[in-house]
Amino acid sequence: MGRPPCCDGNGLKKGPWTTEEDQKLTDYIDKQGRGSWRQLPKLAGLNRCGKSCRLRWTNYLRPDIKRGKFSHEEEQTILRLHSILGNKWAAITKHLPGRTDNEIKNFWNTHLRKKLVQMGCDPTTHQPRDDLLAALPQLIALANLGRLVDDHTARQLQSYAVQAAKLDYLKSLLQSAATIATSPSSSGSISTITTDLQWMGLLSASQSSSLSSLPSPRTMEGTDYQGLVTGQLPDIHIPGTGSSFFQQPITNGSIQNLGYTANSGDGETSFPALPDFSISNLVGACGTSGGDAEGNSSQLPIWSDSYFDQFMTELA
DNA sequence: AAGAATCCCAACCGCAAGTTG
DNA sequence: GCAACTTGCGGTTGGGATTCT
Repeated sequence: MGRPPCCDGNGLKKGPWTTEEDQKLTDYIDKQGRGSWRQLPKLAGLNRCGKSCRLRWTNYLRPDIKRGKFSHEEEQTILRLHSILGNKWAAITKHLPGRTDNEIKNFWNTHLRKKLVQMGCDPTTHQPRDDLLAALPQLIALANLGRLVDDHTARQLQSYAVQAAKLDYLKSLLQSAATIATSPSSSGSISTITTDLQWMGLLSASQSSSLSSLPSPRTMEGTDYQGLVTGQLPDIHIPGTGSSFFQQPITNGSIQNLGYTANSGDGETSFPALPDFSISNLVGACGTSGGDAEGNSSQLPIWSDSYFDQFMTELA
């Protein structure tokens, strides 16, 4: 059964608030303070339920509410906090003075969620979509078996597979790092990860030390997420090339230590250059959209729908 | 120009936790 | 300890505004 809705059957008004109602509510709270929301409508002369008054006040009339578009910084903060807290809008709101949970929730549902999806990330986990990675070996096997594609396309597929393997491997390294970071007993193991990355030529010594200073589990346990919110992992770039790891061209030879073999045969392949893809993008939340507030993002189209579409088009 | 489709956000609903008597 | 009441939270919806065809 449960308690009946507070506005039902009382002849109380619902729906959009008029300016007179807003004025009555504001005047009353200015003079008397908030007090009991239950009693407030009667005392303020409003034909509304207390709940409706509370929502109107907290989401719209409160004097300290910041109006207008979300700044790029606010957007970044929401993305990072959401990757940590999930849909805990009230908790996220505490880090954005002047914004309401309703406003942040709406902004997430109408903008940021779509943005993550477009970036090829799962909006719940903020991780790159595994389904696309998982499908690649089958696609490649299909292409090789059926001889449905020409050599050029086959090489492209192999190249994609290597890229996928790299991403997969890097992801596993990062997951290891994350596990270590949250396990107080394994503090020494982070060096193994950084050594591995260095061995792959992905991390300079200075970047290694930066990686080693990831937020400690103790910081995570407390209420202060600031270290993580503002923290930035180092970008991974190929030394001396000016390009990132995932832009590294696939050339002659094979890469077997990654679990895939890619023989590109006659030199450099011509698959579409993958965009800049840094470790900070991957960890910070597939989570951290680059680009500007207008949505001119510069990040992570890797495995995005359009990228996958292009891939499938070429396969076809 | 007009109708359809989509976007956006204020407001609602129901549940759960906290408080009070 | 318990029931009634209050408040806060997160998910969802309705409808106006905007964009597309």
